[in-house]
Amino acid sequence: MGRSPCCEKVGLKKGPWTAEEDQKLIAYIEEFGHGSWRALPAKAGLQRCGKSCRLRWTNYLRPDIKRGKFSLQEEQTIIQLHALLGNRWSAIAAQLPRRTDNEIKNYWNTHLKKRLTRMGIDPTTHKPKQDHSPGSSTSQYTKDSANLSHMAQWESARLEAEARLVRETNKLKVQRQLEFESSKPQPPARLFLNKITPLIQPSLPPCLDILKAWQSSWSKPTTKDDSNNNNNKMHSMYAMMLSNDDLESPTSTLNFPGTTLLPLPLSVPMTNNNIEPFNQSLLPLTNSTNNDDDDDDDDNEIWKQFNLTKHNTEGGHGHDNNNTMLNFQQDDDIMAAVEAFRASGGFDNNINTPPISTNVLQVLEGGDHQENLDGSMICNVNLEENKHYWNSILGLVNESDDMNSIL
DNA sequence: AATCAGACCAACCGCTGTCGT
DNA sequence: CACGACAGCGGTTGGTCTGAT
Repeated sequence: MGRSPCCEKVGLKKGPWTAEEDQKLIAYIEEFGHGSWRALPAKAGLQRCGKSCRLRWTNYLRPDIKRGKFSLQEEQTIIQLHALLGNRWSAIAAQLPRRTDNEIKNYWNTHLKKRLTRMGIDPTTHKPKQDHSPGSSTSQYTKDSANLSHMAQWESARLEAEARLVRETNKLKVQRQLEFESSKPQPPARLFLNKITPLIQPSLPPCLDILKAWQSSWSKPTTKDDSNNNNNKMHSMYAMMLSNDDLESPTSTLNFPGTTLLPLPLSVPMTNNNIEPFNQSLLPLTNSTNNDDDDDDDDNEIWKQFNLTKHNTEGGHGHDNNNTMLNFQQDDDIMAAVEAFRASGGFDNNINTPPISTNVLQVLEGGDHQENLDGSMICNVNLEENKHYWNSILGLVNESDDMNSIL
């Protein structure tokens, strides 16, 4: 259908905003709210189109925006989510409090993408670049993995649609659940960040439903006997990449011998010094950085409980501990989506990690270790990494769930 | 000091999805 | 159902900054 321009272009200013224009926009929105963006410029005395005003406000002037350098944790989050979601910047931004999609997109294009490329990783597929010649021993694998990855994208999109549909039908049920949640004592300071950024987390992004559902479909329990399960070196790849010398973060020169991420934001007690729990969850373990809550026993116990819980179709809280704040509750709609996904065939049940992991693994030199660029060795403990990798992703998802539960 | 190239990022463009009529 | 208005999203552009020569 034909479409009229968003606004009358003639006579409207374009280009960089002046301080005066900013002040006008801020003053108007603070007093009246933005209301209709189309009508705002005239009311605010600005010679701009509404779209321009909206962009200026959402990407720059909004008071809850965090500017400046991205932390290592933020970088990791972006990369991990990009591996799963692709260029869905708004969905990625939803998991990075106070960052805008535009900023993340710019940062990806100017920093992370290049860094991945330098590391020999295709920033689009998150797979190592390799020989694609017909005679290449990896060509068939590449073809298969590409197909699998493609299928995963389609399945992801379809699953998202299903989850959305189920969510609609369960709206009343969810409402009751939220009311029940709100009647319970509120967890402590872990929610601090939510309170200061209510506007940027209005709802759980559908894509995260998919992550959760997807993870459920992949992560049936594994055993340490799965020595052939070589599916989890992606995590090491990213750890290797993030530990590259040119990393801009202050921690860039650190190596991550175990390439282990703290398991769960859920296992990180919230304190006044820890206002970004999910970021904390992605901190790499180093010799100089340790966390008392991160010993293997706790980790294993959490993972064990998670597996027990996620196979319980009734959901429920796996932990009711104020320190761990472990919320294992699976939204009913997600579980329904998972069931629908599985019923429709889903992925091969014999595969217990996502394509993005399997893709990387088989092209890396075999064995349980790989060499870092600086010669240090990265230990690939498959089971543990699988666990940690998905824990970090799930941590984001659960974090988002919790945010929604208090809004 | 001047010039140039590359990096950075705010802003724009055009498309899509949603909602109201 | 068709249509228009609008908000949101992702890709792209172009102005500015910065460092190298």
